[in-house]
Amino acid sequence: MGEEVGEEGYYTLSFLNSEGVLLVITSVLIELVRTALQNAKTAGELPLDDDNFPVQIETPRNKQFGDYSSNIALTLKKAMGLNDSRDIAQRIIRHFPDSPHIDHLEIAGPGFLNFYLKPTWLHDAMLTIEAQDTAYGTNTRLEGETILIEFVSANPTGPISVVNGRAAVLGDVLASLLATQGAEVSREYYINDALNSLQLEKFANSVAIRYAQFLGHPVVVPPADESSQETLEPGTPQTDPAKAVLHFPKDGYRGEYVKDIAQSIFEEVGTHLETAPAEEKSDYFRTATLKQMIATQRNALQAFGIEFDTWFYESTLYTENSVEQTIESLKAQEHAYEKEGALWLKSTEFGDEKDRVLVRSNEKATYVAADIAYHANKFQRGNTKLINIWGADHHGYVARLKAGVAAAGYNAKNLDIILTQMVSLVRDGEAVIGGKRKGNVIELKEDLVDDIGKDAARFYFLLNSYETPATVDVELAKRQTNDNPVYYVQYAHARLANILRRAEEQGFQLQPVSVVDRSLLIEPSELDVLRKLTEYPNELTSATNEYAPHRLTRFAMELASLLNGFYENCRVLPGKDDPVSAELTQARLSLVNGARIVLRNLLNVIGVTPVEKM
RNA sequence: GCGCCCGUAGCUCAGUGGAUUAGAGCGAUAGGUUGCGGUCCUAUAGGCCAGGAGUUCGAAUCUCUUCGGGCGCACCA
Repeated sequence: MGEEVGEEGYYTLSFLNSEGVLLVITSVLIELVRTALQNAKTAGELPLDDDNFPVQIETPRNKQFGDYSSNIALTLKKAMGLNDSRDIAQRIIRHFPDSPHIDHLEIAGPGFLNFYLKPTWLHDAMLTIEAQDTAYGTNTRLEGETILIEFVSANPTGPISVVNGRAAVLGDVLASLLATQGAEVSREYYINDALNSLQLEKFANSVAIRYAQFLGHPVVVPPADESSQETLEPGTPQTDPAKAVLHFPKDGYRGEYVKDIAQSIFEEVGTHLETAPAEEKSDYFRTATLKQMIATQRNALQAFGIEFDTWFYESTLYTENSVEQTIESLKAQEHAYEKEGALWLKSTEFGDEKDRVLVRSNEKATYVAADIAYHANKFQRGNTKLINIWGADHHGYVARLKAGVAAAGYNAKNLDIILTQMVSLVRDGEAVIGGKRKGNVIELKEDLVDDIGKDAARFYFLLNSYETPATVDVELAKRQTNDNPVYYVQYAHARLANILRRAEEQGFQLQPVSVVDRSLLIEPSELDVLRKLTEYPNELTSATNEYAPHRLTRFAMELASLLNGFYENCRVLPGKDDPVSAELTQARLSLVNGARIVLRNLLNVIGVTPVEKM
């Protein structure tokens, strides 16, 4: 499946040869192997019955096995029923065509073909990097795709929590990754502000009571759990004896942020709402609370480096009759039926395990009905692909929504739902059972980003795959700030920038790669860096295909490590006791510049600042 | 009970289109380096890849099974 793989962009190392022709190294190798197979067949040494036998080229994890390797002899042995794969490899080598790129070939282990390339192909890669600069690593294979990625979408009843942090960076970086592959991408946040949501009502009510407290009402707060007591809180700034004692609801929202919202409402309208009619009052609290909460959420996400293109209000699905229309159309298509006073979707016909209620017997639409309308709306806006990021606790909902989307006439395959495994919170080793109602939300911005900065916070979340359950100890994360590999990576970038600055001070102009003597770069640590730089475009593609942004942080750490090795072994600028020829300095400056480009591009994709100085 | 996810070094985790000797960071131990910025480098120790069975020339990776942990099974959102 070698070539198909290549076409999908998995192994597409590309570079320019000295004539400026774009070459894809693995395709070159595949062709060479293929030619060798043909030659061997013609010579009667291989009974090959399939001229398009798949050739796989891979990068061995251990450098001693060459720059690339192929298991072709092993797969041939299996397919042809031969018995000695080392012997097959022998025959392939005997008929291997000459190539300017290949230094030599070796047979290893059970019959692996290891390719050792000449360093010239790495030298030439610097031409590509220089020419493409900010575009190096990107491609256009997703051109024509319009992708909407919806993530975070936390209920507007509390601040963005540290738990949301993981999905937040994941979605943001995924969007950037898809853009590097040529797709048009937008980031969307869904606001669950539906009027039939009791949550919002309760939330606004909690704010209203806290507001009254600012007017001097004392408030009785019921015990939060079995271990705590009922408390009587005085009015603010003091209790007004003429004002009635209010009771905070048992299932009210207890967080400090509720008081903050109440306070800002108080500062805005003063005592005005005290005497307002009940209806006006509740309307005011509902809208003001929602507005404030969303502003707070947006602010926290911005501090985390995330900007959404669209904030989509669930309520508009009702005000614009989308929900109603969706339901009507499902009925018209006979994908819904009445039973026990409710309207049911025949979701089992679309892969769900049971049918679902669309309209309750009290005539209110269910959440899934609105969600189907919402996703239909996303498609109607011209998006060719939808990506949702949800917590793993929603996995039971996936089949339901997909069935609904399919019933509404859209291809559920164009809706990808990524489930991130759970993030559990720990504070100094103690589990935090958090919740907005309990009021012990650990906030993304205030409890983490404000302390360690968005770069460290983002990198921290990007270290691991979203498929692994994670435990976040905020206190530990803060204490370990200096151990965060983000600084190691940023430092490497600052160092590169510094060398280029110093070079200029010493009168070295950065020259075009085409005129420097690249053949001077032969040290292993130089070639290691260059090899890594050539892998960057592949890495972007793989990270995109696998929805795996954490590959980039790993890649960055590896590149930074190779750069430190290079720095240790190879002086770029001449020093007092370290003479370096001007030609070598120029060649190494080209390498430094290429590394700078790649590291900077990568950091931009993950939304971490490529600092020039630290 | 049914379904999904996870179990890899002391800790946090990569690796799961099968393939040559399973990796990184932190921590530990022993060295180096006063620098083109020490937020550095090198080396060593540490793993029956949760247990078992199977497929395969070859399994951390695929299949089955056991154990342990998480999550989900609404006319809630």
